[in-house]
Amino acid sequence: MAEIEAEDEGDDHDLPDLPNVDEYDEVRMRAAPNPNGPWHIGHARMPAVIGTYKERYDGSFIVRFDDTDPETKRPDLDAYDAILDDIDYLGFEPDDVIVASDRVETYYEHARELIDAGGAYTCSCSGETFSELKNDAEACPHREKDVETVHEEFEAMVDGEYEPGEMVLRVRTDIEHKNPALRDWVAFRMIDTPHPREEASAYRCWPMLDFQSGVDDHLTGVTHIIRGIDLQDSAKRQQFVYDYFGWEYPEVVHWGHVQVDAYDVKLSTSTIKEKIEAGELDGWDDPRAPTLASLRRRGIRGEAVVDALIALGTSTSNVDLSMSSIYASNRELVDDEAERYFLVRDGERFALDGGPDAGHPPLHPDHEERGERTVPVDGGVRLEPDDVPAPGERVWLKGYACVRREGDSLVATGDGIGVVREGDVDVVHWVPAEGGVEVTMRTPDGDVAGVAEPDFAATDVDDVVQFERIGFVRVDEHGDEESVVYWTHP
RNA sequence: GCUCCAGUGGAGUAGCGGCCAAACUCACGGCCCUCUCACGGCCGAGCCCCCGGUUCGAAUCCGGGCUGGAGCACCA
Repeated sequence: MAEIEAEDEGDDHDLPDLPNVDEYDEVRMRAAPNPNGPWHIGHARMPAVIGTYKERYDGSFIVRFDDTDPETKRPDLDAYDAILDDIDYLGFEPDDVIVASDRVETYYEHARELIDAGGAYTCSCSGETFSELKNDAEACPHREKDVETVHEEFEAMVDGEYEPGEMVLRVRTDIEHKNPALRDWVAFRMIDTPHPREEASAYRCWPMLDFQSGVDDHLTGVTHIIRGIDLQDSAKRQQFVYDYFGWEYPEVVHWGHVQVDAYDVKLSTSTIKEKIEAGELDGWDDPRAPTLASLRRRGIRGEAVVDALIALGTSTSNVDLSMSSIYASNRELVDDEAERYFLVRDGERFALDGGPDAGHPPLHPDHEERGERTVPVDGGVRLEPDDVPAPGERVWLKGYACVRREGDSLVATGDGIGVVREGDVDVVHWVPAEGGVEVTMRTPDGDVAGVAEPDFAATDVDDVVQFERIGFVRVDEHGDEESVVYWTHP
């Protein structure tokens, strides 16, 4: 009991409780992505929050691909699996995965029922014409068609007998509703472009999000819907359908939009896709892309992303996510196991006189038991330009010794570590002038070339290590010519 | 134009009538530790959008305003 209380204490700053959880046998939630590309950082919020609630309430987490627009939101066939990979990376496993384009017949059946209930009518007004009538709170002539005609015309829609724009099925709501957004909205429309999924390519009559999503939420037993403020009116719209069917609407939580600092690229799947196609980005996992694939390649753990997104809560305000909070979460996860190495960027070469043959800094300052590295001084050393001492000045080569600059040479002074402790001499990292490992470090700000110490070659791909005084990186590749690392964070 | 929502330090969140001139995380500044500008420790600066009202008492309730966001698509 004391243990449980202690855990509750720790949850003080977690997400707020979901509303009316006691009224349901089980909390069921869904993420309903549009599979038009791999996920950006903002998309991670949904699985992060749903996954967290699932654990808290022992509930379930459904993934439903809302892919009912083969044209303007054309699904990307690779995206279905890419999104499931992203969810896996974040550390969650959906209880069920369903695809809306597999369920079109179900939507048709409910449309027919809705027509029988007097809740829908076929309408051949142009969008413009209807919009004007609607804004004046006036019904169009099609609203009073008899049910038989509506059925006939809807079946003709299903059979693909109309051109796009020629006929739609509208939900009969309240044409005088004070909120124009709720008046007689479109439930089905004609789309000529075949769906990219083979199984769904024959359909021409497609449901709109509010109809499809509303029906599916009920049919799949969703109890709590979490969605963005852009869908603020959806519940009110769908409520009309729920009323016709005698269904209870689930609980709804709305949250604001997320923006992420630190990127030049807008947090938008279509924008990222355009940049990739234009060659401005190398792919979805380019370190300059604000995508989950990019963070993963940089060695940031899904858990760190989740932590940072959970901390945003679920308020309806728009929020800015600082990458630094993802970095802080991740650093906590990787610091203890990341071995230390030296990397010198834009190195300047110096001859070295006196001193031992090699330096031996530890692999990790907090874990002497892991051993030490061997950094030889073959052919002298290289230093970063900012670390080069002025002529006559001293600098401490970390793990090696104190040296003084004399012209283009560094000369061992024989000083003890005391000169560092007293603050007289700065400690810098360094690599041998010959025999280092060529490294390309890929960062959100572009690629950086450098040379790592020889022992760096012993690291494994996927290791996250720290280049001292530079930052953490994930080892991506050890090639013949060079190694490639992805910068993780400071 | 109509409708809906929100406004607490640089970012985010908590507090939701007295315990609050306000807490926590990240960021920032300083100091300590340290053979890293990492990790760790200490300290610091900085916030209740405005105006009225209710109340003994308001960040918290009410009204108005201002600012910001969202919807009014045959997009999701």
